Order: sequence, then C-alpha cells, then structure tokens
Amino acid sequence: MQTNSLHRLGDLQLRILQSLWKHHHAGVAQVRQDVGINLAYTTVATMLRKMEIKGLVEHQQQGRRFIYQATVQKDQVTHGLADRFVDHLFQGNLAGAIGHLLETRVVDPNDLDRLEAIIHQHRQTLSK
Amino acid sequence: MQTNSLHRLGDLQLRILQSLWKHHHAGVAQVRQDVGINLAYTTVATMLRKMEIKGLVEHQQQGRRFIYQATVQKDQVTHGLADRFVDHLFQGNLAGAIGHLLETRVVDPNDLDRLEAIIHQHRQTLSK
DNA sequence: ATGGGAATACTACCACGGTAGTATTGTGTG
DNA sequence: CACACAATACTACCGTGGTAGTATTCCCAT
Repeated sequence: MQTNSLHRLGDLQLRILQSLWKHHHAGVAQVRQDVGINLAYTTVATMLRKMEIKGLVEHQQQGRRFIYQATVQKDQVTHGLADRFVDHLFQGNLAGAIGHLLETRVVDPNDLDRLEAIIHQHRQTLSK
Repeated sequence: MQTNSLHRLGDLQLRILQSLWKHHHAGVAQVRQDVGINLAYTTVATMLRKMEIKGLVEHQQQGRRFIYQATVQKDQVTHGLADRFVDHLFQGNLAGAIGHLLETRVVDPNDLDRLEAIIHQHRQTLSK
C-alpha cells in the first residue's frame, strides 16, 4: 500500500511478487512452485501473510484455500528500486546510471537496437 | 570483501560508502558530515565498525582516530544493485529494464543525447 | 462417517540494518 | 600535571526478512 519503502523488499518478497504478477492471482502452492520448491510450504505461506499485513498483497478465500493477489503494481516496485539505484549511486543522474549499466554488462546488438528505438520514440514524445 | 550479497546493503551503508568513495578515506566525523548530522556520532561509528566486520570498509589508525576507507569498489556495488534490479524485475533483460527506466522517469533531451552517444560508442566496440 | 491429507494459524528464531546510550581511554592544552 | 574533550568500545534494542516447526482445522475420498 505504502509507496514509500518499496525498495526495502527482500529477495523472497520480490520473487513472490514476481509470481503473483505473472499469475495475477495464485495460491500458496503455486507461488511456491515459482519461488522455489526447496522452501518449506509454510515459509511461503508465512511470507505471504507478512506481506499482506504490510499491504503488499491481499487474498480472497476460495473454499479452503487462500488466493493471493499483489496490491502493488510492478511499476511501483520498479520505480522504488530504480530510485535507490539512480539516486543513491548516481545522484539522480539517470543517463549516468544507464551508461554505467551498458558499460558493465554484456549487451547484444539487438538490445542496442531496441534501446535506440525507445530513445527515438521518447524524443518524439518530448518534442510534441 | 564478498562480492555476493552486495545488494543487501542498507541505505545508511550506501550513503556511508558514497562518502568514503568521495573522500577516498575519511574519519567518522567527516562521514557523519556527509551522511547526516542528524545521526548520532556513535551511530555512524557503530555502522562503520559493523561494515568493517563485513569487509566493506577498513581502517587505519592515525593517532587517536580511525581513518576509514572503502574496500568495495563502487562498480561492485553498482553491479550488485543492478543485478537485483535487472534480474529480479526484468528476468535479465537489460534493454527492457532500461526501457522501463526511461519510460517511468523524467528524462531531458540532453540525457537522450548522451545515451545515444553511449550506444553508438558501444556499437563500435562490439563490431570491432 | 471417518481418517488422512491439505491448508492455514501461531509461534519462534536468527541475522542484520539502524539507532543510540554508556563506559572507557587517550591526548592535547592550559 | 591534570582535566576536559574527543574518540572508540561495548551493549542494547527494535523492526523485519527469511525460515520453518507445530498445532489446528476442514474437506474429500473411501
């Protein structure tokens, strides 16, 4: 619910959200399937419950089981993480941050194409 | 020291590292200056000590005081955070991640120019 | 109808980020 | 030389992510 502090999400929470975003709504077992069957069922269930308290997800009951659903949009979370990344490490300099990403990672030509397309399109929007 | 789990750094730790990267080496008081004088001196000192145990920083003694220095490079931390961002949220799709960044943030034309330059340069490197 | 399994509820624990108080110690200055 | 001050050492505490065991409950299949 709270848009603040969205960057504090842990790895498991992130993976759970990922799963829920994919399925739209899913039961504990399904989430656990995505998130890693190495984890105990109760671990996933507990995390889900904690996340519900924090307002990250919600559930409806369907017979015996809980069907969960994310209440935060992927965009919000992405934005939170991006803020942290860009603001903390690059003083808010987005271009610098992206430049660094490109430099320190393997990028294939296709990606470059796609990026140029995005930039191009962006320019259109701006000039309008 | 450990390259793993570098993405788990908290906000304060990130700000401390930022300060150390800037100054190269700095005493507690200096770091505290950067990080926020609203924090108690001991808070910063304690955090620094904890970070030393984790191998993120090290210190040399200079007379009475400790002069700290980061032992992790900014690149490593950036990479760690970027991994989390790109891998968790975009399944490793870097272009997708960057695209999203561009879409959800305010970008001024200058940034677009710089990005295009970077992409261009990158293409050179790749084709070589 | 009843037992077994599936599902949730409750509880507990550890690690660690963040914050800071108190205690101790060393040092420079008057 | 003594003392105030500055700096570190030690300890503590809260919140929360992560993990899971145990207890309870309810439904379905036999």
